[in-house]
Amino acid sequence: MSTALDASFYSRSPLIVARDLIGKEIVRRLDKYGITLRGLIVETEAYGGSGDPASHACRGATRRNAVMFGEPGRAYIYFTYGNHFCLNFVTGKFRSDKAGAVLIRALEPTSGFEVMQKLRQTEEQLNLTSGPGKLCRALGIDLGLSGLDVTSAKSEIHVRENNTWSGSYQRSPRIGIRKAKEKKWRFFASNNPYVSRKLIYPRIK
DNA sequence: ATGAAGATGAACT
DNA sequence: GTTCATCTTCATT
Repeated sequence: MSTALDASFYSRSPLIVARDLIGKEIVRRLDKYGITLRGLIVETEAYGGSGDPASHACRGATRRNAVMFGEPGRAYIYFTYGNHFCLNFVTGKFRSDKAGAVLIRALEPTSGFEVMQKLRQTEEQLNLTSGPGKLCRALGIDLGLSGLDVTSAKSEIHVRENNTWSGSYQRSPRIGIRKAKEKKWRFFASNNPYVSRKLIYPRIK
């Protein structure tokens, strides 16, 4: 029996998957350090396809976003702002869209602190994984892992059920986008210090 | 060939 | 609160 969330979990609307991932445990096996890093997912965002102007997939498939148009349960990883990687899981589709994914925006670290501190070059617990770029660096995630099947516990990245989670979640507009700011497609754990922004409603200009 | 924007983070004032 | 380093990807010329 496998403990990893499987394809049936990911093969739903990105909105449902984004909500249901809150409180789950992400597992990152790092063979290079002979250690496994773990953290609870405390912040996510849902992205669609042609119907979502904020999504990388809004203008159809390109080489960069091709994974988003493929099978649910794969990792979609991209590089941005000249510095950072961001981790997504490919999901099923929202309405008539042909692509969907959930961005992992923040984690609450639960094991592997020392390696995360080394990779992030900071000791500060709250600063280790409290952002999409930060958590990729803390978990040693880069473009080489894009397209990885995450539906097996054998995978070096996968997500597990967490029956000890008893928290609630809130919703807000997504962070850092220019378009579709009205959609409340960001989900985050209530009162959790590891979420990337403290405001429920980010400033709208 | 070229340019602009970007699902960020860090360092500022 | 603000600025800006950094560079890939894609759309346009």
